[in-house]
Amino acid sequence: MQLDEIDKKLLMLLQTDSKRTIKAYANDLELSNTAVYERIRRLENKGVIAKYVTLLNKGLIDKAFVVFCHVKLVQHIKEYVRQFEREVLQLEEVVECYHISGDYDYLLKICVKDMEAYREFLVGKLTALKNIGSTQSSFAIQEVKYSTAIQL
Amino acid sequence: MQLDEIDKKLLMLLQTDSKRTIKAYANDLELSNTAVYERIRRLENKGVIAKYVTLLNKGLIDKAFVVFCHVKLVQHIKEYVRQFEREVLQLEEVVECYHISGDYDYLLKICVKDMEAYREFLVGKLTALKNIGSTQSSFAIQEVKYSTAIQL
DNA sequence: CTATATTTAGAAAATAATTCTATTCTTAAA
DNA sequence: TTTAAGAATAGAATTATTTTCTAAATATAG
Repeated sequence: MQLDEIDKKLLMLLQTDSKRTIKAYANDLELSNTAVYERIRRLENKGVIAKYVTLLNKGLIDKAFVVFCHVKLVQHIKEYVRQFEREVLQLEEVVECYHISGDYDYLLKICVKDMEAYREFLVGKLTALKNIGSTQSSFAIQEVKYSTAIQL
Repeated sequence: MQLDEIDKKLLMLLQTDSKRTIKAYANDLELSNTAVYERIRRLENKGVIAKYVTLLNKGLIDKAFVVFCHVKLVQHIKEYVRQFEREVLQLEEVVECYHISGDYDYLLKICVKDMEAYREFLVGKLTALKNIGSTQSSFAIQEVKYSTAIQL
C-alpha cells in the first residue's frame, strides 16, 4: 500500500474529525474538491479507511467504569480457544480483547457502569464461561489518554 | 443525562456507522428527518456525542504491531506523576494510557510497525523518561475484538 | 383541563457530495 | 531528451443531503 504525503495528511485529518466538508479538507491540503474526493474514495476502496464512527462520552452514558481483565485459560486446545474467542465477541461489556504473550492468555478491556455492574459481568458472564482458569482485574483509576488515531 | 429508547437506538446506529444519511437513520427509527436531525443536534450539544472519527486498517498502514506495556513509577509525588502523564500524551506511539490499580501504575497500549520499532520506542522514548521504575511488555498475538462502540 | 414547552412532520432553502469534461502532471519507453 | 499513456487534478454542472422554517402534534407542569 503506497501512501504519499498528501494521503497521510488527509488520513490524519480524517482520523481527527470525519465530519468536516470535503472543501474544508481540500483547503487544508491546498487541493481541489475533486482531488480530495477521489483520494478518499481510493482509500476507502483499498480498505485503508475501515469505517466512520461516532465516539461517545463514556461519563455521560454511565459507562465510565473501565476495567482491564487478564484471563488465563485452563486448556489451550484449538477448539476451546476458538470457543472462548467466539464467546468474548458476544459479550457486550467487552470493548477490546487481545490474545497476548506473557503469564496470561488474554487481555480484555471492559466498560460498565460501576463496580456492581462489573461484579455481575465477572461472576455472571466471564467466569461462567467454560475453560476459564484464572482472571486478574485492574481497575482504571484515570483515563490519561484515549485515541483512535494512529500516527502516519 | 436522560436518554430515551430512541436516543439509545440512534446512538447505537451512529456508533456503528457515522456516514449514513439522516434519512437512513430516520427510516430505521421510523421517524422524520427533522426529528432525527434535532436529536443528533441535541446529543452533540449535550456532549453525549464526543466526536466523529475515521478508523483505519492498522494492517495496511504498517502499524499492526500492538503492545501492552505496564509501567511502574519510582516515585509517586504528585508533580512527577503529572509530568509522566503529560509526557505520555506527547508520545505518538501510545494510543491509550490508563492509571490502573494493581502492581503496576499505568497500562499503555502502543501501536508500531514491528518489534524493531517497539524496541526504539521503549529504549529511546519510554524508559528514557524520568521516574520510570520498571516496565513489562505483553505483545498482542491476535486482536480478537476491537470496538469503539459502547452498548446502550 | 389549560397553558407552555418540547418534539415532530413536511416543505423550502442552503450547502455539500458526486459526476463529468477537459487539462495538467507523472511515468516509462523510445 | 521527447513522446505516448496513464493517473491525478481543476472547475463546472448535477444530484443529493443537510439545515432551516412553519405549523401541527405531543408531552409536561400548574
